[in-house]
Formats: sequence, structure tokens, C-alpha cells
Amino acid sequence: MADKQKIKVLVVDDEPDIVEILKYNLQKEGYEVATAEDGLKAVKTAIKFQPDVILLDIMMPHQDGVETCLQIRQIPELKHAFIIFLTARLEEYSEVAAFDVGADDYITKPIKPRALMSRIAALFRRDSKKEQEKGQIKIRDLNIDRSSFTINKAGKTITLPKKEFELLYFLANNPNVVYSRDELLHNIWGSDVFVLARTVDVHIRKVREKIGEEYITTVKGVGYKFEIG
Amino acid sequence: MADKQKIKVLVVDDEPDIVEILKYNLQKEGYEVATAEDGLKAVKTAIKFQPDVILLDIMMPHQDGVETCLQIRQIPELKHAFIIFLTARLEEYSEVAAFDVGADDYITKPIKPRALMSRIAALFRRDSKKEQEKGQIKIRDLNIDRSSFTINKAGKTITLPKKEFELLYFLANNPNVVYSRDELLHNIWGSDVFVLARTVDVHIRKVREKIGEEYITTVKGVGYKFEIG
DNA sequence: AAAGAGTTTAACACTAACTTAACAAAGCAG
DNA sequence: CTGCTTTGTTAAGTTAGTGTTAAACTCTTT
Repeated sequence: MADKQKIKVLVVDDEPDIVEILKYNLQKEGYEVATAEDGLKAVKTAIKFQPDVILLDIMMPHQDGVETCLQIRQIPELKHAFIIFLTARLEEYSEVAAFDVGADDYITKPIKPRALMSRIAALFRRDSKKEQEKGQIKIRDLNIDRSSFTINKAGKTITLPKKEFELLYFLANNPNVVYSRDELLHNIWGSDVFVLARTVDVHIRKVREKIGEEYITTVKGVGYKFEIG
Repeated sequence: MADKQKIKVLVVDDEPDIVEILKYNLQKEGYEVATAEDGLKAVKTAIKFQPDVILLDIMMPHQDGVETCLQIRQIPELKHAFIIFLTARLEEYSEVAAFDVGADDYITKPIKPRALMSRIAALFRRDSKKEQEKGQIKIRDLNIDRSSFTINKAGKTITLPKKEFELLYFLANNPNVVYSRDELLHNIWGSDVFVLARTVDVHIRKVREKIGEEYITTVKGVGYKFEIG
């Protein structure tokens, strides 16, 4: 998240207005942006530009988004790229078809830039989690297992609900680092969700209740951290 | 949270009720607020007030929000300002038109104050992250770690409360420089806080108590400094 | 449409942290 | 040394921040 500046986004749409709006907003957020006006040019540009994210309109002249997506997915250098479809609500491409073709997400027009930014950010949140690969954290006497949403402590297995688990997982993954409630909300709930910061307190409470008080400590006026060492 | 006071928001709507609600909520969150009741007055007020965020109703007498937005975007001093449109759902200004005109976001009425606050906060989140780029100080036999608000000394880890940590961190960051109590208050408590200078003494005491007497020395008649070399 | 788990909000209780105050000790000028 | 000023230290008062519980809401399942 810290190196958002370097993330490259390719915007593909035949309507110059939309391209401009998206480009403006993306650049404002610190992304590097390239554009293309149809599917054929999109593929060429993508090869040169090596984008991390491709925003792809479905309805385009010459070659539509679905076909373009298929082509891009064939190119080894672009396999890591996220592809997000942009669809007018009336265009009845089924969502399933879009995902079938290798898209990572889709957004219906009219596009709210804030929502779009959130989704892009979310993609990288998810991705960075994948990079951690393990899914398992062994820390102190806890064994935290992402695949089953369980904690193992001294032979006992505790299953946590989603949010509680994510909270513990996030903190345990960054031990000894203090996170404010807002940071925790942003990282776990997502940036497009509007919840009170105090919600975090309640979840902390539940986690402590279930795993014990000795792991998560409060730094008053700042936030919470997972204690280690 | 400490520097939120400085963020200025201009609320523009022809319905006094809405203006009041927004003003009340924004002020409660620590924003500085100005208001205007139509597009023409909005432009004038904006020039004087130099807001960081402008909340702009679309349907207004005399001059609507879209036109107003266009004008504001022409003014160099206001180019950095975030513009958020407020729209009734039934007003059929296309969203695309709104963004065309240079808006950063839009929110449909009825407005949930909490959601609005979250969005505004989100706009500035990136900036506040930059401040946190500070990190670790190694000085004498201390290891001062901002991310966890802890001091490590000879293998022992000490967690300090916020103010005490900030005090030590500030002094250690400028070793051998003497700061008066007022300077410390200004730099750590903030320039707009009214507390007695002697409060610093007590915090110095607590820090000395926790890390030892040998680091912070008193320069009588002047203030305190972190001793080194 | 009722039940139930998960989540969020709201309300009240509690305490660490902060501030103030008050007195003791130390430094300094004469 | 004596009186005055500045700082140390402790304790008591106050507040902001957090803990805690319960109720409300959402979403899914039956």
C-alpha cells in the first residue's frame, strides 16, 4: 500500500470522457496510468506498459472486452495483472461469463471513482495476503490457521468468526506494531466501509475473551498491538 | 486526530436544515466550517475561506452546483480542493457529467453524516500516512521504536504511554539540544493546547523513572535536553 | 417468518493517563 | 548563610480513552 505510486493501471474504453475521468482520478491517487481506446490497441499497449491493473470496458468497437481479456490472459507477462470489467448496467453480460474469462472483478457504470479506488486497493490487499502464502502463523503459543479460521492453543482448537479472525490474523502478522482503530478498519474492513472506530474495541474484546488477555495489548491514545518478544 | 483542526470544509446548500446538520457534524469532528447558500456566494466564500473540501449541492437557485464547480476549478488557489457533490437521487444529472466537470466524489441524499465523515477522512488518509514514516532511533544504549511505542534497553522492553513516548522521542531525536518547556509543549502537545508548562516536569519525571535518570538532563532556567556523547 | 450467528451500535462503567496543585529540595544571588 | 527562584517529587483531581455488556441490526437458513 505504501508503494501505490508504482502501481500501473491501464484504462481501456472507447468513450474519451470516461477514460479522462478515470485517468484523472487514478493519477490523483498516485497510480501510473496508460490508456487505450479499443481492445486491439489495449493488447498492444498492455504488452509495452506491463500494467498491474487493467480496467476493461466490455462494449467496444473492433474487439470487445471479453475477447480482449481472453487474449491478455494468454500472455505470460500479463498473467499477474488484475482485470476489472466495466459494464453498463443494461449490457447483459452475465457476471459468471466475465469471471469465466479470467476477470478479477467487475464494476457497473456509472462508475463512482471512490468505489473504484477502493476496489483496486482491495485487490492488492487480497493479493498481498496471497503472497504470504502460508495461511499459517505460529506465534508465541498460538497456531493461527487461515484456511480453517481456527486458533490452536495448547492443544485446544478455537474457531473464530470472520472479522475476529481477520483482526487477530492481521495483528499477529505484524507483531509489536501498534495500529490505530482507523488503520485496522481500513486494512480489515476495507476503505469503502463506514463503521464506527469503536467497533474495533468490541472485536478486540471478543478475541481476548477467546484466546486470552495476554496477546493483544492496548497502547492508550494510539491503538492495539500483538505483543511478542 | 491532532491535526484535523486545520482542515477547512465549505458547505454549500440552499436548504438551511441540511447546512446546519452538516456544519454541526463537521465541527464536532474538528473541522473548520464555512457555509454558503447558493452557487454565486459559494465562489466568493471559497476564495476568501480557501477550503480543503467543498460539499456542493447540485440543485440550487441562481447557479447550480455543476456550473459552480466549473468556476471553482478555474481558480488556481482552489485547484487542490476536493469537491464532493450532494445529489438527491431523483435529480437526473448524470453522474458522468458531474465527474466531467471535475468533481472528486458525489454522495446521494439523504446524507448519512457518518458516511460523509468517513469519506472526508479517507480523502486525507494518505497525507497522514506520510507523517508516520518516522521509525527507529538508536541512541546510547536505547532503542526507541515508534511503531510499537516501546523503548528497548539492555534487552528489556518498556512500553510508554503516548505523551511520555512523544516527549522522549522528540528529545532523543534532537540530542544535546535544550528545549524550554514551552517549546516542548508546542512541539508535542500542539500549538493550540492550553496546559501549564509544569506539566512537562511531571512527564519528564515519569520518563526518567522508567528509563533511568542518566539520559535527560535539566538545564536550569532553560529546559531539558537528551544527553549524548 | 422465525431462529440464529455474526456484526455493529449504543450506553454505561472503569481506569490509565494526564493535569493540576502543593510542598520539598536544590541551585543561585546577594 | 539567608532569601528567592527554579526544579523535583508526590499526591490528589480530572478527563479522555478504553472495557464491557446488552441491545439492535443484518443476513442467511429453515
